[in-house]
Amino acid sequence: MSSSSRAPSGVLQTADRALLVLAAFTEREPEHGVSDLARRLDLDKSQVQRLMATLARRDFLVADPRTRRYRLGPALVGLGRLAERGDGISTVVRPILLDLSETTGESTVFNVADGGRYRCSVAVDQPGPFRYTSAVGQLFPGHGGASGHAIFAFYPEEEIPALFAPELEGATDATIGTRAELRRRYAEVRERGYAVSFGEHDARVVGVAAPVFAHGTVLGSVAVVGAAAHLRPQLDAIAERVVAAADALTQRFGSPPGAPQPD
Amino acid sequence: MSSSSRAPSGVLQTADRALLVLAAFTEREPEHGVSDLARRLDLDKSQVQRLMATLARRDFLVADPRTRRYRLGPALVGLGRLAERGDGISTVVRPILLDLSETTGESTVFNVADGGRYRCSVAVDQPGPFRYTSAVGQLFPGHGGASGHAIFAFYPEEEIPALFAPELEGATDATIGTRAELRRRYAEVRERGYAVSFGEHDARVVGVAAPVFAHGTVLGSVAVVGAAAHLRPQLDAIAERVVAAADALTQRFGSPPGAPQPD
DNA sequence: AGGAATCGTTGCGATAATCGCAACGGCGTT
DNA sequence: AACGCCGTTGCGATTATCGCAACGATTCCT
Repeated sequence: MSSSSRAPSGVLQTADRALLVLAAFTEREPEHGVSDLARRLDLDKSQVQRLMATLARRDFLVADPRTRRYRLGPALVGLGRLAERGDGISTVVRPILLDLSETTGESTVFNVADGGRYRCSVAVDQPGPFRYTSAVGQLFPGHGGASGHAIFAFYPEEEIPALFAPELEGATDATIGTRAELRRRYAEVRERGYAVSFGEHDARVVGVAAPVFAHGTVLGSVAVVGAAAHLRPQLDAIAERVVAAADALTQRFGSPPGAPQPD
Repeated sequence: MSSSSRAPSGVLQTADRALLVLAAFTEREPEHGVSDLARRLDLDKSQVQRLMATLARRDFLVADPRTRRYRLGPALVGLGRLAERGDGISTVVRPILLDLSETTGESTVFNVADGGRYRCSVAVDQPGPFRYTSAVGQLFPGHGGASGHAIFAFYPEEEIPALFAPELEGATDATIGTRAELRRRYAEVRERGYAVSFGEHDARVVGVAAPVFAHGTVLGSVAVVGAAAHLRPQLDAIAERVVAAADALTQRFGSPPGAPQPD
């Protein structure tokens, strides 16, 4: 072992390395060869080959017989959807939302991208004058709201027009109509790192949202939603906290675009 | 080991068991305790506890601190989406579609549920008089087509009305309009095991589709799409093949609702 | 076209990680 | 209040694993 700090607790080394192999696949690098990954993980070729063969036998990986390289396999699709549906996620997300909700004094939401739209996954509602009660499980159109902007501003370019072309009807005046306008705002969001919406869903409601990534793709967003009168004065400070919460979630959901793995 | 038949090939036992632990989570049983799983997998408590701790440390599982039981974790969400997006799936799906396409002489499609709609994931087009060229990546409304029926007939009851209420506009006369009618057809599909659509997308196009499951949830559907004149006479035989292909995919994507794990 | 380098795979022995047993403290139940 | 089941941990024997080396096949480069 290169690292002298041994894990004293009961962590199974072989199983852990199998998970490291899985975590090595990202949007930018969706396929890996054996020697390729061996170098990256600093393991022997033979070890990585046996790990990948084990994963492939259970369809967690699939080997392209032509290129002899591996990709993520079908077994992960069902597991991912099950994880998304069940409330295992809320166990991880809720504490972070609670913290964000306490420090800002507003309601917080975790939304996940879902077929060009986004779905309210976990919510922590804050009692107050403008009590914004989130509808967990509900789908929202992708082009609306700070949450939507934080998500789809980082979506692959080629998927955006197909998703937004057919349905562009809004709920408030502030809703963005034209696609060019939308693209321009997306550029702003990408540059700033978070999105702000002034009363798109409801005129008196302001949202601040930051994207959550997983393995190089946008998974969803964290948002603070509250009364405009209360949020606007301290918008910068709140945005900073939202981004921090989103980054924390990115750590838990997978590797950020260019950051190292945990451990 | 109780079994004397040793795995001669290079399969890492510990890693393989970690995958078995993950595969044990289904829609019907979304959470497991340590002793619980140990009995089911016929392993020692301590071993399963260390496996689950290893998985939890990488966020592949999360432990509910109250109940001390585990659920699928956030790390699987990103991996699942990445697996779904990349073409690792087509490596598995395409050979099956090719076989189905050859034995039926028609085009075949694999569609996956996506936020109340379904997305064309993999397609094998068959040249012919009514060459039906599938649009890979395109989203279709969930209430239309045989593929949609095969998918959403097996969807959790409570999610269907919310998904279908707002948008019920069709492309052909045969499209089902009312929700009651839809519910009745879903019952038929569930009983028969497959769905048939007569010209919903196009009047001369007939589709036969069967659901693909993964860990107890509907993941998508396999469909044969072709000219009505050619498909209708041999509809029963084709339906049988479609169901067989869908079942084969269910095996690769995860455990079917009540069937044993592979191996 | 030929040679060299790289790839994925396999054998094998030393060794370290794993496995199963047993015990422990904490909880909910009876 | 005692029981039973849970999740967790220590520890020794043993077993699965790990790293080295070698092998064909393929690819890349000249």
